[in-house]
Amino acid sequence: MALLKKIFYDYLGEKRLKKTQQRDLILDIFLTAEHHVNVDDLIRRVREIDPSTGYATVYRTVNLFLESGIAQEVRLSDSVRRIEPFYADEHHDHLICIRCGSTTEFFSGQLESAQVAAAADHGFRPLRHSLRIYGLCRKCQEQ
Amino acid sequence: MALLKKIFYDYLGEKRLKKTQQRDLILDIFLTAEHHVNVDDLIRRVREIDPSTGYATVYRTVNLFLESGIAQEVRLSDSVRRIEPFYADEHHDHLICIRCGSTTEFFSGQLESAQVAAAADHGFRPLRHSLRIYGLCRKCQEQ
DNA sequence: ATGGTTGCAAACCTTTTGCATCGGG
DNA sequence: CCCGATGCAAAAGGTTTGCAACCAT
Repeated sequence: MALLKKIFYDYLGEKRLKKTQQRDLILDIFLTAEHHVNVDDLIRRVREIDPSTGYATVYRTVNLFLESGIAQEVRLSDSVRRIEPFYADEHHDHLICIRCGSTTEFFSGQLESAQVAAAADHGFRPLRHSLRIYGLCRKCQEQ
Repeated sequence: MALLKKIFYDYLGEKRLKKTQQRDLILDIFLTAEHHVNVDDLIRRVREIDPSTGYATVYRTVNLFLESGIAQEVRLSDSVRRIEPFYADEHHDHLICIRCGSTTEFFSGQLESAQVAAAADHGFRPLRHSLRIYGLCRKCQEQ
């Protein structure tokens, strides 16, 4: 079974919470969704399969995802709340254009190690991170 | 006059918007507030001086701050929206403990230059950034 | 005078909560 | 069986919008 799924079910067990059909379905859809989803999209997809699912259930389940540590909230330039599965080895570095709103994901090994070093300086044990660099993308600089 | 104030008034001029008593007051309070404020605090402080100020006015003005580029939205571990003046030379690097919620601001020259390099690789012109490293603080690791 | 701005209240949207019913362990 | 989970609808934030009066320019 996938790691995040296991973590989630372990969390349910610890807290004496129940494994239900709805939670299974929401979890599966969440984990197979591309990069990040907002709650509304998630609800829409869940309802394609089980139309009787209530908003409250999805919200409650998403909160469990966050509490259990298998998901994290992401907000980019817009103010829409999105949720994404937390894969420890994934990076969350974005270039965000303040003019056109475009976002580019990137990776830099140098940056990653600088982060680990900075955290170590403070006795901090890093688990994940989010870096956003705001500025002007190539196109918007030309205009 | 302070730089951000000038930028804001220039923005108003460009857009044919007006300089009003309320906007002046809200701007002054915003710029002298410590690090970051949420909109509610801002309203409270504005009303200490001018109790007749409406919520809508403060919200509308805060949105102008964001549009004009003199302010940016910040969200840390909680989901409260905060607004802070954008000082270009300020850094926004935080270590956020996922257990106790404590946040520590830090600075790393190595990190700053790695960011500039990464942006340059994408033809991106960086203006400001926000880095959050989530993990366990020293105290919470010991527990 | 013109057209943007304000305060108020109502509308909106997203998220949470109360409650009776349902269903997992 | 027990107690947590669900669906519904209502409530609760936080933010925006419509409107008539107001006030910079």
